Amino acid sequence: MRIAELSRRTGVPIPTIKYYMREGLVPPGERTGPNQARYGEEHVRRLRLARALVEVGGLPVASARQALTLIFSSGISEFDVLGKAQYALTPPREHTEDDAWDEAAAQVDDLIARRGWQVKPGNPARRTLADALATLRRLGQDDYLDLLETYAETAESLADTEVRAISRRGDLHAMAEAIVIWTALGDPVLASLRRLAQEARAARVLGGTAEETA
Amino acid sequence: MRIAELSRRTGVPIPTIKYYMREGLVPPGERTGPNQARYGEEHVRRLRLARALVEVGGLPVASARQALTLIFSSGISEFDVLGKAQYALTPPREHTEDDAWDEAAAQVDDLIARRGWQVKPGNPARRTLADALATLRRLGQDDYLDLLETYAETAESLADTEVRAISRRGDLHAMAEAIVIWTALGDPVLASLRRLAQEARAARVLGGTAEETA
DNA sequence: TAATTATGGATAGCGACACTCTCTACTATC
DNA sequence: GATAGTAGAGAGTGTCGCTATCCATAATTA
Repeated sequence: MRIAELSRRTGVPIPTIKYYMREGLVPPGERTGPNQARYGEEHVRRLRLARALVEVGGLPVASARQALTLIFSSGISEFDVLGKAQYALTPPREHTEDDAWDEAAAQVDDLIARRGWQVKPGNPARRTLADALATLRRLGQDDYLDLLETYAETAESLADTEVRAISRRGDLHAMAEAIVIWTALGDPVLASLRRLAQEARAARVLGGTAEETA
Repeated sequence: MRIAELSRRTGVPIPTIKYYMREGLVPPGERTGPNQARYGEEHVRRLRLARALVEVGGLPVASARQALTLIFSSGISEFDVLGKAQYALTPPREHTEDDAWDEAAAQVDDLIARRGWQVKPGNPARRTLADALATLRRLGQDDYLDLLETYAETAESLADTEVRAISRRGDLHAMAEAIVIWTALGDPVLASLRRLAQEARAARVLGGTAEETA
């Protein structure tokens, strides 16, 4: 298949495909001449995946490349595919380390220990969480921090279901792909569901009706 | 207080404060001369909040403005503050309506009906969710869509806790503020916790150890 | 009081990012 | 043989979130 068909089948414009190839999200095609190359089904899948991570998952192109490289590389072990996926899918943030941040970081460590979670010290989610909790402190929302326990419990049961579902896939490659997809797209899914559930719950508790169109 | 102190107390650089004022995230100070103005505690709070929404919550400046305007406007009723907050906090996305999208939208409607949720037809989370589910379909991950039930259940219990916690705040203004903060910052908190829990669970199920530093 | 520094407001510029356009030397197809 | 498509590379574009500069004026300091 040539680039026009690749574009047609994925819905990605040709210039964008070329850009993604330059950025390494998609490998070059198999060369058949000075200005000719052939693309296969793997290109289609990989391009679709790239698009999903960037558009729906909201990942920076560089992070998407890392994740795609991970999936389509041979020689990964199932023991570190998840960790590596999380590294790739958590774009770096810069933060301010002040008192509130130190307290928040301690709170994160405490939570992880209390739940008996085994988490590598380098997991970037630690830092992201500490950032968010520190911000909540600075905004004077620390009286709500007991909600954190509920959040953690929720996350735990969710992760349990997810990991079990993923580990049922025998093929390591399919597993890696599913991990990346569900880690990246699970966030917006969960966020949307939370908003929908919030509105439904609020309608009940606060007595609002669902008729108003805001 | 003048702008230098405002900057010092919030940690936001003066040029950025000026930019935020231009963009309407923070109102102008009380004028006392041709080139003098006075700022108060509300400016401090509002600026801190703006910073949190943009930096940690990752909101576009325009969305943050909407949310802040909502919080600091008088004359909101508790019946629609949540709806309006959700509108403000869900940045618009463009999407492709194809077969997969139609199916996904139907799936969303079905889920909402099945759960007995009362959700306004215009809630932007409906569309975001349909987008994500359609993408999962296009990626051939629809065999995992039964996970959606778990996600929904999770979201429901979470929303329940959140709405009860928020409604305990008597003051309407404090309620509106808490809703905006927790809607925006809850997403990264939840996402981080999910990643941490995933790693912990994966270590157990897949037998990996937590010693490797990836 | 004179020099320095700060202020509010407006306009312009900057760097990152994700494309998008253009060009060239070819190749395929009608 | 004319037209359209192709790979690859470089430059250009639009948006976003700041950041720098400038000006007239006000406050602070020597």
